[in-house]
Amino acid sequence: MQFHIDNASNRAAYQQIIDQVKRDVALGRLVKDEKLPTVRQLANQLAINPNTIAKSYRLLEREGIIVTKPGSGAFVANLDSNLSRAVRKKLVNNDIERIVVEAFHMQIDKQIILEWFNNAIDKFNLTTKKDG
Amino acid sequence: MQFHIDNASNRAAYQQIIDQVKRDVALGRLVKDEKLPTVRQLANQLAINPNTIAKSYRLLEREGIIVTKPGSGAFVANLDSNLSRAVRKKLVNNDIERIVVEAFHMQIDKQIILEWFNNAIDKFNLTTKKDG
DNA sequence: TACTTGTAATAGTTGAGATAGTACAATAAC
DNA sequence: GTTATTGTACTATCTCAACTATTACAAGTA
Repeated sequence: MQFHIDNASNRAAYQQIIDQVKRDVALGRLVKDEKLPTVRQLANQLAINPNTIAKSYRLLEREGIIVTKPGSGAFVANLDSNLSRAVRKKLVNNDIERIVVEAFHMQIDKQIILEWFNNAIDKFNLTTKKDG
Repeated sequence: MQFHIDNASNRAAYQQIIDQVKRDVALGRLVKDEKLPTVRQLANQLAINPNTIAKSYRLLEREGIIVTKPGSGAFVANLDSNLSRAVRKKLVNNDIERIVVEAFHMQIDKQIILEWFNNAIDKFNLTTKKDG
């Protein structure tokens, strides 16, 4: 997988790594048991400190996205959310509200933003209770 | 309007003020020309430094959300997005993607998150091209 | 054994966020 | 006019997160 760091972004480097791994897993570009670049490899490639990559991997492991094995590497884990439904709802809804408020101030149409949202949902294959 | 600062939050104080103003404007709780608390008032009430409030107001004015008048106060401005459609789309879509990726990893159903999103849109009265 | 891997710890740099204090300019009320 | 109130501006200082730099170590692989 191809990583890159946007130095112009106000998002921290370790967060950008996390974002990209999560995104690629969600897109199906990274699948279970697939190996990620090593800490030293990626640090070298991106010209940033190994500690920064290590931090990203540590947090990704804590979230259950990857599994790390000293001596062998870091691998994509199983999808397994251990958060309660209530917690997940609160977390996601906070973000949703913030987006909708932004959209309001940008005077973005209701239909337009719904369309964008639907596009994103289609792009990343979210689960469906009933086959859709 | 009632402000509050969550010290447990990892969101900066000045950002929390901005979030709350934007949210209340989007909810219609704050309307055009309505006066906001003075810098010193709000700083005193929230027990934080006046400079922090001043920063929030400065940024809100830069975004066109409020208008400040030395000597009289800060007031809610007209809705007026001066960003191009392309810029707005990029900004909002970045956030939308991030949410959908989160939802994927939390194994939230497609129908469920769509429902949450629709609820948020209804809560904040987004504009509609055709009367809906 | 030799090598690679992730982990950990320490020390230092940089920049954002926030505080503290002061001064100033524009407005409102008298 | 004078006085009080308002937002603005500036400097100095503090704290903390992010990041760098370096070294060492433990666990796995060949």
